[in-house]
Amino acid sequence: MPPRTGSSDAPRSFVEEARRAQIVRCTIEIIASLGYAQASLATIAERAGISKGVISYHFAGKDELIAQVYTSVMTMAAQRVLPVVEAQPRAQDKLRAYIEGSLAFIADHGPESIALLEIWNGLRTSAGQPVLDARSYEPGLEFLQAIFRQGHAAGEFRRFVPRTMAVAVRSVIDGVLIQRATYGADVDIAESSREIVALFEAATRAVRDDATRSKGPTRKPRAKR
Amino acid sequence: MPPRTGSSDAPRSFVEEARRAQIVRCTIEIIASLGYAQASLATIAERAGISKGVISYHFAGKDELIAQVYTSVMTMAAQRVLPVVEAQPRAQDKLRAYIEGSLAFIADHGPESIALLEIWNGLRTSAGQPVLDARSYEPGLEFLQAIFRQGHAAGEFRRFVPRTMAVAVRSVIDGVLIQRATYGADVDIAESSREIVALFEAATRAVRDDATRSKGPTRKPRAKR
Amino acid sequence: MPPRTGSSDAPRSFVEEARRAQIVRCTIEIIASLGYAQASLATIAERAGISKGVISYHFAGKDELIAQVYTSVMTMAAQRVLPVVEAQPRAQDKLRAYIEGSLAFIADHGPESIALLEIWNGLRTSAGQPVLDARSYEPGLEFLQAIFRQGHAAGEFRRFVPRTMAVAVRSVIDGVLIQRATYGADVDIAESSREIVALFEAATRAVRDDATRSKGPTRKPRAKR
Amino acid sequence: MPPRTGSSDAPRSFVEEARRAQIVRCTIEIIASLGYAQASLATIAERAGISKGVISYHFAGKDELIAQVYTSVMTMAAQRVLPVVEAQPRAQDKLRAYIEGSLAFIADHGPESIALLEIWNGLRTSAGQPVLDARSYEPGLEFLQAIFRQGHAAGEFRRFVPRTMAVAVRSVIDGVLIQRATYGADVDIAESSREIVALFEAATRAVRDDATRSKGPTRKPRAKR
DNA sequence: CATGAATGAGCCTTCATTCAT
DNA sequence: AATGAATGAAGGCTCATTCAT
Repeated sequence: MPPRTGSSDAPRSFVEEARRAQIVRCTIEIIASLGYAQASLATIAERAGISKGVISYHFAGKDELIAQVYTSVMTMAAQRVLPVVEAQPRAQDKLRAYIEGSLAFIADHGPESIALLEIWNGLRTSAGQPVLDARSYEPGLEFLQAIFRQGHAAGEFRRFVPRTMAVAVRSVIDGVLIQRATYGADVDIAESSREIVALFEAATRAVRDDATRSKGPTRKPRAKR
Repeated sequence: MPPRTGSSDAPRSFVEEARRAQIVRCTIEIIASLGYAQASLATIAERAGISKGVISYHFAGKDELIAQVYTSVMTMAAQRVLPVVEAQPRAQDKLRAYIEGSLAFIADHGPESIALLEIWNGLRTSAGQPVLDARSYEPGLEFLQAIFRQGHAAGEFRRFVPRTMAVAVRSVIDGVLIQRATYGADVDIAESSREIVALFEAATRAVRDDATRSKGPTRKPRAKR
Repeated sequence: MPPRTGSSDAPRSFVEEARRAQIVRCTIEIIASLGYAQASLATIAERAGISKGVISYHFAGKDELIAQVYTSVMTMAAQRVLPVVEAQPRAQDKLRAYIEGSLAFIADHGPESIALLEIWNGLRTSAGQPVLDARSYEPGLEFLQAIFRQGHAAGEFRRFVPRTMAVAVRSVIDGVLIQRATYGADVDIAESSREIVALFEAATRAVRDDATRSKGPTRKPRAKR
Repeated sequence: MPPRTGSSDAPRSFVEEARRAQIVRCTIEIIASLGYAQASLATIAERAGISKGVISYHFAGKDELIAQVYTSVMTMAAQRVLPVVEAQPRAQDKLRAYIEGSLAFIADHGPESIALLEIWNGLRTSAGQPVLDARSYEPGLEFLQAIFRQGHAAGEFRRFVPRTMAVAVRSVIDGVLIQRATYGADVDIAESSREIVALFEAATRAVRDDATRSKGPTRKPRAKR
């Protein structure tokens, strides 16, 4: 009797949960070190020291395994980042906490972060379309946009399109991750964190001096593309 | 006998050049629409309406085909962006030209841009390591860093780590590309371009008020990588 | 996950050993009946009544399969021939035992013998060079040369170049094998055995006339190869 | 209009004959250096500096090309060996001339000899059966058997089965060729020639002492094949 | 629960052959 | 007389999946 495939209602046994967790952990390591495309069930099973069939036994298929990895890492990241962010009252501080928290997570959980990126990049439907739920940064982007809206309402930020800024913040964080994945420990994440916090503070700060404001950047949308 | 495999000196015939171009074009389309992993020779051949063997006839192998796609798109992008950037004397204007040019290329050559990104993400050595020459943004990053160094020397920019800022600029541009790839025409690239230009103008502008300056972020400009 | 690819230490299961043996057996039959070049995995699998993938599952690749066939048959032949030869004290008798044993093996294990010959003839490196370890008869030739050297030392044999005589003996045995492969049961191996024993007895026997004898049998023992 | 494919009656033009000869020559070289299995039309055409299609134009197919190579080399060898052999009145001298001539041909026409061997070994019908006309040594064997029968009739030779001895002679000659193909110039063919002549002189010589004769090996000379 | 075994589709590549020019 | 171009079958191999035990 194959164990639950999504819809079943019986709770998973303790042993089974442990196995699933172990498999997920190995999958993360493999994806991080070899890349999504090389993460075959055979490779994962070998790394985990188990038979290939076990994976199929505990997961409906490779898709469910990858989804589990995705969910698992996303949850870890959210637990690491969200509480700290929401503890800040001011939007500017929330933004800083978001950046610092995200990069700290990358520093502390390199393989998990890289796996996430690989899944975003590699996961496709059978028709070739990116799997939206996984691919899109929607939850993260929405969260950032909320911060920006709060900051706009409070006058903490200069005027800008929240979504574009949200995309920018996420992209830069992911960019650091890619650097880290490519060059390893040569990339100083603490330094990057300080730099990027400064970058977005400067980029979002409401202009103090109204004189400067007159040539403010988002005033007259430049016609030229 | 597959025509030219590297060492031959004879020029390619007109017909062959046309076929190669056609195959490269179809490969770009396939990669852009289905992803790098799904871009098998069979799929490409089907899209091109030719037999699988034709690809092997015109290219030494899949590797050469992908390399050709990469080179071809990189060249297009460079020709679109570099001249405009270098025509600007001031670093601040160069940066704007770089962002505007890159995003304009994305707007005009969506499939090509996406294919490039997919190749960067997907190309691995057999050992699973990313292929550095392709994977790294090094040429682009170096170009941006040169702009930032010029701007620093001229006092146009506030102090920051050039490499981190370069990574940030490239990441944000790629982030817009991903949005475009995911949501298509719903993403207004012209607007994004204006926003991102403003973002980095604000992020790099030399601070007038020296008070802020005192806690200047970039202590030790570190060696690349 | 393909079971054991060289480095693993776990013993093979009974079932797996049986499958490997079955596949090796079918490979021998195919090579013997269709030739080395026609022995594709598809053909072998079809003959074995299994799917092509099974072979890849049990063997690292075609190379390992062929190597296994080679080793397996060589071992059989050696076990059949060597003990009988070494039981003989005199070189002349050793030679006869070698010829009789080799031809008896051919008579009893036709397909295996033919497969061996096909592998010797067909196995090439990718550059087209014969694979020496397999191609060369070196082990067998060395064994024969040792017999001849013993016979020379004991004065049992007339003077001749041991290596050339060794090549001759092996060649004639292989020649009978080819006849057998070509004409099947029409070739009377027992008769051939008697004839060839007589042939080489006459060819190697020390000349009665001791005058010739005085100048010792092996003038210039030439470097092997 | 494709040129003759076997049955046509029009004579071949001079140019066409030259092309065919050139292609045959290159095929011999390729087979000798890379082996039969690696001798693809592409390789041959490349070596010949012509387009692959030319071969198909001048030959009905690969089979006809190989057959042509075979015929061509066999003719060369026959012209080299047969006249010298037939000039000898005595069987013993004919045998020596045959061996010396054959080995001299090998020494002088290494590639051709190796190609012949490769074709014998590699050429199969589509059903996998060896192509008899090519594979069998029949013409050569028959020729040798005739010599032996003459020698038997004249009492020059001891009693033995002509066919077996013929197989032995051919096999040993081919064995030297294989050594030459494997080890190149390290193999001293002149020495081998002397040794092998001596070998078969000793092996075939009529026994002086009739006492030994009484247990003569060949009781019943059996029907060929 | 877990496994070893087997499958079949798909991948990239090579090759003899065909054909319009 | 020759060629460049294209084809389609087959080759070895990998992989997610299934299944009896």
